Amino acid sequence: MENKRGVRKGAWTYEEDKLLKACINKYGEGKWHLVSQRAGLNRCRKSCRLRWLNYLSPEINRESFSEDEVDMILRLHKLLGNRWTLIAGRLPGRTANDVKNYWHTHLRRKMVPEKLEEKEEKEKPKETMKTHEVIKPQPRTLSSHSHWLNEKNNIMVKPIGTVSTKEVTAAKDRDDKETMVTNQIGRDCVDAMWWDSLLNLGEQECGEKEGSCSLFQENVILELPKVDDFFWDSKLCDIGSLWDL
DNA sequence: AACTAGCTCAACCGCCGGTTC
DNA sequence: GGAACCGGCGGTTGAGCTAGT
Repeated sequence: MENKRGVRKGAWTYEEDKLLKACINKYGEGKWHLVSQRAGLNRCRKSCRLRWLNYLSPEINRESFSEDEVDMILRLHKLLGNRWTLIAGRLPGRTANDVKNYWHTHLRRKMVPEKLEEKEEKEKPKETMKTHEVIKPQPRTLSSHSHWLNEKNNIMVKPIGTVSTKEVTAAKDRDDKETMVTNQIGRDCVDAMWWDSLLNLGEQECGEKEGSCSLFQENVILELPKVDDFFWDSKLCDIGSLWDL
């Protein structure tokens, strides 16, 4: 099967696989736009990349998912949603496509009854509104030894909400290192707080004293960080904590 | 044996963010 | 600044397989 441009589509043949493997072994991964040319394949860059990453790569584990892996997928999906590459990243030998397929064929159905229960719960007539205690965190300061801080400066961290993008841009323009550094450290610190708080949720009773696990400070809006920027950083991620989620 | 429905998973598609020019 | 290109991602599709009737 070929498309309008004469590029082959559809299932890969044994011969094509052999050519692709030989090419990757010779030149390494990457430069996918060159792969079809180098390998003598009439396939588009995406097709080559996908075939390698999802099927031909020697790192791929093709055995069925173990109980531990399934449990990990469920927990990570709860945490990350449909971010299959991130989930697959914690499962050695598993590709995002594998995880996604497994989720859709096996696990989604498991989750649906739970969702229905949630829905039914929501549709129940509401009891009288109770006031909820808003948990306010204690400001956290870092010691001068903290790796979150510049080794030379013991800077009191500003939450990033207090340093606007404009300020940072202006700081960059005038080469104001302190503001720039403060902003970055603020981000790093908030990253740490966010993750720390998330992991602690399972251990701490949220009803305990103020400040135990919230992400918000009074009058200051903290921007939640992007998970993938720091999530897998070994400094932050004690994977064992996931079991407490 | 023949047909059908459901399942699995490889592959495609469209979109996005980053980089280069 | 923006167009072109690239790598990468998540959603979706459909061919092939299997189990049930």
